[in-house]
Amino acid sequence: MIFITKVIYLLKRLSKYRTKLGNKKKATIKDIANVLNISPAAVSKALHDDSRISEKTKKAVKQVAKNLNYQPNHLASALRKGKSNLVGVIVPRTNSNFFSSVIQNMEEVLNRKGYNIIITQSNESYKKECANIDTLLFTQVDGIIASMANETVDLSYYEKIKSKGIPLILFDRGENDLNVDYIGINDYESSHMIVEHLVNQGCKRIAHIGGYKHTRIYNNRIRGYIDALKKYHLPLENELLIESNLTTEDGREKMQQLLNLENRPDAVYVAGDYAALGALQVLNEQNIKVPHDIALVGFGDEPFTAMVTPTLSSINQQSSEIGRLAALTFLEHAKKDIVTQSLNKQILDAKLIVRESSKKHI
Amino acid sequence: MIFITKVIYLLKRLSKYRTKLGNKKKATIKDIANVLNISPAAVSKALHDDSRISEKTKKAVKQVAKNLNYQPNHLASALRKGKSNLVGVIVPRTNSNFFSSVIQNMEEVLNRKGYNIIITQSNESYKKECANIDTLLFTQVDGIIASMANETVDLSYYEKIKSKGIPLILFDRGENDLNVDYIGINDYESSHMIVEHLVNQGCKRIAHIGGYKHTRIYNNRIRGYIDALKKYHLPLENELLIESNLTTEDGREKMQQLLNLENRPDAVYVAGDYAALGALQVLNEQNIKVPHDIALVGFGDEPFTAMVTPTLSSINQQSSEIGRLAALTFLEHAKKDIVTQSLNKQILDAKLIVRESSKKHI
DNA sequence: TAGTTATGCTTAAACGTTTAACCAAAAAAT
DNA sequence: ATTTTTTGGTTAAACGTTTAAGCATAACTA
Repeated sequence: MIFITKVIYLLKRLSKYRTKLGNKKKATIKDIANVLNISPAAVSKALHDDSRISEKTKKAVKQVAKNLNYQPNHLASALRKGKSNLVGVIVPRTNSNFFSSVIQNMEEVLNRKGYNIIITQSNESYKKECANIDTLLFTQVDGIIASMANETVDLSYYEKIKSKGIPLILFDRGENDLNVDYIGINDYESSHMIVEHLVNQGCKRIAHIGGYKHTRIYNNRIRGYIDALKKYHLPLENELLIESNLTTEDGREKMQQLLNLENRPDAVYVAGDYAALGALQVLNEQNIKVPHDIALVGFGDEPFTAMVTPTLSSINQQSSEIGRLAALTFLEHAKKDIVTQSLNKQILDAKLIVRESSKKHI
Repeated sequence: MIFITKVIYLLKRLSKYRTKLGNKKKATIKDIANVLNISPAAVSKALHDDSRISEKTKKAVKQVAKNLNYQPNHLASALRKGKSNLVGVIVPRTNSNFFSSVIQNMEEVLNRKGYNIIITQSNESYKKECANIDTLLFTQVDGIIASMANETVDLSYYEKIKSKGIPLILFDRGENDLNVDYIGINDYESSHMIVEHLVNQGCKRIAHIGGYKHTRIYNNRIRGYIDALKKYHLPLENELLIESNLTTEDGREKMQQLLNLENRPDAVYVAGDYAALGALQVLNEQNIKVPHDIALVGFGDEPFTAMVTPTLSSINQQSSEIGRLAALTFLEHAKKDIVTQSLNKQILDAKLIVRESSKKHI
């Protein structure tokens, strides 16, 4: 009898609360506490399955929470706990398959551990990148995972992240000098694979449209290209090694530059797929047979490489694995409460995907 | 003299604070207050240029803030003010040029007004979409801008957003029933433009590989296609109207289905570029001349449409404008403190970009 | 000169959680 | 029967801001 009156009493309190809230204000831990006549602290503990709270109370709390449509206020708990459970991501752009795939896999791993990600794009602009860093720091992210813009040479803004004491993890476009964790592929070896493949196809004059030398990954690709040429006793000529921003447009220009040479190359290795596409367009337009007259290899394995005519050989960069590892690396840092940056490099092996554009004999 | 001692005194306090903080803990408003011997409230007001604070104090506060490398704690202010200055974005995927361009423009407008955006991807999955909504609500976003997954038919989760009292704005893939703001293009008219263009090229049997009928935009494209056929007295045959999920793979399949017909079409209008690409691949593989034997038109004006052979005619969806308008619409809602959802549709005119795949006579 | 107003702050409470420290009552141990 | 331990909580402070309300002091007004 007493039990029943109590239940009725509680139901009354509850419905009173519900009408009072009237879908207007969000229910808080305090509201739940009031309904059950216990302290907010007890509610908080109950919701977190604290061992010092009885099963009965936990059940009741969860029931009332559901009824009041309670949603924890993330801001409050983040403020109190000193962490936001947000991870900031900076990429040059999202509309490349590589970056969007990296992000997707990162998100998957991080979501599972209760983290959300804030994605920002630098559009390859250093200024935008700095703004993004400010934005992310302002939002109190618990860490930042980034791939640097092409333009970026000044690292002071990244030092700012480090000095804030939150983990910074770089992928793809990174910098040794920053002394932080890095996940990427073996660019130097990839160049070797490409040159070796082209040599096997019978190519003798291999050109390279590379990225900016000041960017580590492109520098490594260039070094790989040079060393591989040496290895196969091929001529290393200045006119065959061109620096580019690797956009489609610039790919066109640099290809034209190669075609204007007295002594044309019989193969071109382009350090990015978009630029390789530009190169291919120029070759197609001028009826230069690919791969017969000039073989072509790109870098990145963007989906369109399998769509163009002829299909474009390229390097697969293991985007999913990079995303997964970057996320796991962050989680490692997040586990320990003392932030210790370490130059821990995780270098993955890339795969050469041979397609029509470089298959001389079938 | 007194002035100088005071300055020295302050400098001492400051340096004491700096070493105390020692790059360890972040400086707060309270630290600044302590250095200057004023109240935290005064500091807060000074930083916000409150008129009740003297210029002298403001200057001093800002100077000390800079020296201590003070960064406002966004979580605290968000908690206090009851708003996070975060806008949630849900898109089916980011690696399509359309969505990434929408996002980029949205971001630009919102950043200028002090908002940051959290991007989430549904991967066309209803379940992921629901999880994303929960995530965003949990993160206390001030509003959500979304484009729905293909799978989504149940709108209860979106109702959940509305019931939370934060603005919801849909773009591209929206739903009338939700009764919220919507920004998109005129799909019905776009179909008309395409059919008209194909008729002008002399096509007589025009097929349509469309999206799911239950999605409003695809339904509109289908209706536009049907009505345009009527207008030009062309045969409307069931076998020429196919429903698809519009992936590249499905585009291949559905194209093959059309090729298997007794009476093949002489033009195919595909409601999405990726599916159109699949269709093109099948046609190229079987040496069916495009546009001579079969003309082809896609939808979306993805960059690759200008890369493939032959280049693909398509509809430009005004991504930048959509992003801009979605952001502005959110800001409109954010201005007024009372949230009032309205079915305010902003429909933009799309542009048909004619390329090789549908140019029969040049 | 008294009264009013403007200036430039301070005080204190609030936002919603979390958590260390404490405590009463019940259960177990001696 | 007394002490100890366990159970199931409570209290109060804290996280870093913002803001309404209050209050001296200075400056103007009549």
